[in-house]
Amino acid sequence: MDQNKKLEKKRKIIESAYQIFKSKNIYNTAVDDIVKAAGIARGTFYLYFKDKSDLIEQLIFLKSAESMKELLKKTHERFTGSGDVFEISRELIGMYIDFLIGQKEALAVITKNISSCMRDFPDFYDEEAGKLYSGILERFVDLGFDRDDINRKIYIAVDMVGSICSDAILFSKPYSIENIRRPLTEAALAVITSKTNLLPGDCDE
Amino acid sequence: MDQNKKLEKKRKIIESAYQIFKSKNIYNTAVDDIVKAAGIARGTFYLYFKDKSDLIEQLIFLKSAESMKELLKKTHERFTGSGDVFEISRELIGMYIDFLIGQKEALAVITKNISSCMRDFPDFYDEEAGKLYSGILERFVDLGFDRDDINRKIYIAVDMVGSICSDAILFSKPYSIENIRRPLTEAALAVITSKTNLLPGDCDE
Amino acid sequence: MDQNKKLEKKRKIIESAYQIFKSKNIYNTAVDDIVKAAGIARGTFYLYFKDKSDLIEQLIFLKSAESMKELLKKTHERFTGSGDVFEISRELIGMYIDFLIGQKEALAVITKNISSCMRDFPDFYDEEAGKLYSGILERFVDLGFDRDDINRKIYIAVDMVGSICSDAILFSKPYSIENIRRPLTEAALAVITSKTNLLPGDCDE
Amino acid sequence: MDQNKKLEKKRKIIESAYQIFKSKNIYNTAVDDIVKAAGIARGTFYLYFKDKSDLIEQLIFLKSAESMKELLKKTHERFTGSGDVFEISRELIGMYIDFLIGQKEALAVITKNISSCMRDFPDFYDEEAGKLYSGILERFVDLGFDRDDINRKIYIAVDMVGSICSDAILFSKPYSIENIRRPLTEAALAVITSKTNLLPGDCDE
DNA sequence: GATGAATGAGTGTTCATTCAT
DNA sequence: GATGAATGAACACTCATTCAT
Repeated sequence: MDQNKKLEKKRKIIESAYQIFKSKNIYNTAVDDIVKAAGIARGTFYLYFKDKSDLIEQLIFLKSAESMKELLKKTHERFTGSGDVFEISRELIGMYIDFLIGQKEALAVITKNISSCMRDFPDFYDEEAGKLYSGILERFVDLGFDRDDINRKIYIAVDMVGSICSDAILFSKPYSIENIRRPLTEAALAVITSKTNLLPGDCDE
Repeated sequence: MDQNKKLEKKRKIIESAYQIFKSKNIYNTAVDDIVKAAGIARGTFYLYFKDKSDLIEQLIFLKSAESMKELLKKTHERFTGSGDVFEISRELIGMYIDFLIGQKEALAVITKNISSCMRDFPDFYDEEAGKLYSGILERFVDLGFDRDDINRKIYIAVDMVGSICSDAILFSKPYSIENIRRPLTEAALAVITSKTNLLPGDCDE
Repeated sequence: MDQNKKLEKKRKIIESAYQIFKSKNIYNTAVDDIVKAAGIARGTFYLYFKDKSDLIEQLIFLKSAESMKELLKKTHERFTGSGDVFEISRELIGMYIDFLIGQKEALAVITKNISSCMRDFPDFYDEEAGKLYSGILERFVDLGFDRDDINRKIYIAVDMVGSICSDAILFSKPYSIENIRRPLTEAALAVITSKTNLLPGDCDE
Repeated sequence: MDQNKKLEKKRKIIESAYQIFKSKNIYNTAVDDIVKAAGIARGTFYLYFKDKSDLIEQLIFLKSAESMKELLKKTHERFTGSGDVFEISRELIGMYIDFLIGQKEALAVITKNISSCMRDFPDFYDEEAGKLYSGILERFVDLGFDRDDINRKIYIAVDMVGSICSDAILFSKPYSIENIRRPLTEAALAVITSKTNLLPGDCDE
């Protein structure tokens, strides 16, 4: 079986697992449930994944990355046009929050791991997403932001909004999404627009 | 058995469980391990907790609350004195991060749930902690911050620093704690000092 | 504590257990459920019963005996009057079946053990019931039935009707009570009116 | 694995369980005991039975049916020949009682459930047994018995003899099998030879 | 006599993983 | 590559019984 077919099948299994994870807690989902949904035999699962946690890890990364890429696509055109970067940022944060609200199901799966796709940041899992992100980054650099600094700030803001929204959207704890939306937007904006004088020691790249 | 003794024993079991959770993943810890560590019989466990998840829930809340209270105590004296609130805030954030670094073990247990004690925010699990927090809050109110707004901002900042530090301290992903510390401090400061004009609809209190 | 009080308390526990057994399967009922219902402490239970099976045994015997006594009372007046013993028997069988239908709840508890009170037959658990039974017996003896034989026949008939009715009333298997009622009545009548020439070896009394 | 092999294995497990049930009370037998006896792994058990009670249910039905079939075979030749049906019936009842005495072990397992194979009566669990039974039935119909009536009477008699013999053979309570044998035979004969005028409402078939 | 906290053996059931086909 | 029957360690939880107070 060539590599492509293998990858495709892997994706198919992940997708099946994801459908189940949306309705059942990950830890209450058995490999058996997954293989049944994927229409494959139990043993076949282990031809594609080392074990169950291997699947989970890959699934969360992939789904987080897909969400992020989708968001990048959506926000891209706002950034390619002209306009005040801060105003645009505010809009983007709004789009991000709306996006998360629309992804309630996905959020339940990747809870508080929305930023896990940034683990190996700033390399995204595919070229296209990487380019989209770079485009946005460049806008900030053009405005005089330090590339490393803005990189970190975006990561912080993305993680923060994801984490707070998870609790707000899924549990309304301690605030409902409506209640936290405005201060969260301001907070995210404040994070992004704050500047840090990074010292040499702050970078290991 | 009077209520106090019962509570005390419950705490003892939680403490034993906590010791194990620090060395083993929660989900790899069997009830059996816990009762052995607590020096009680298996059945006794179920006299004090409905089931395993009941213990976990209570443990995370308690440990998160204890950590927060400890932090509040530590930071309290800086706040009771005089000085620029923003400068003090910066210091506090530093203390918070240092605190988390010092709590690496605890962090592994309550991962990303550091703010779970704020779930029922702004009521803390005990009066003393509540008072400490109120004192800090008052300082901001005196400076003209809206009470509801600053409440939310602190929650956002606490959750944010906790979440970012978890990944940084435990996994150095995507940045090591040294690498992210400064921008994170600036970000937290920016969050706290940003002001939102809360509209009536933003509050349900 | 005098013997009477002790017996009374024992009865109270049995009664509480019985109430639960009517709604829950005996084997799914814990001693805990029983003591809670009886309003006593766990340990107290063991002051009155050797163990759980001791209770069950006594309960089934008692409830079966109580049912039987109640039935004997109900049927007694028909027997004290005059009339054709066979016609009366047919009536009594009808009363027995109606009685079982009315005891659906009890039946579920003492399933197929309705005749267990006759285990130590023909001695009943109390004098009154014993006398009632003797009165009926005498009528048959007067008609020329052998006392030992009619004793056995009644036992057989009682057990038979009880067993068949259990299945019919509780499960409608293989026949509903309406469907089996008439043939069962005839069968019971046939059993009672049949005569056996008991040989000396047939008795060990 | 083809369906036949699967069924065979199921039967093997039931057989192993049956061997244990004969020496230990069903409710004191753990799944563990069964799988050890069957020489299979614990998990394998659950591949063939939903749970423990699933096994018990199937076992009792099967054993009851097997016993009944064996009896039908034994009695068959007496019925295919000529002779007075009542005399033959008496003989058959005797054979049935002897059969139960010889099945003491089985009786302990299927206590008072000897007629459970007749739950879905008059369909037996296999064709052969069904045919044997039909043959006997026909003899009665030829003699002018109503088919529905004699069906019910046989069921009543079978259940009655089974129930009384269980107590007599296993516990000698309230009578030993020797003591109850003759009156029981007469009773069973009386049941079978009694005729009921079934009314339309007595049947739902 | 009464209590109820403590016990711990026992049990049914799950499920990730393997491996012969 | 694919299968799915078999595995058996692991686990959460129950519950009859005891015993110190």
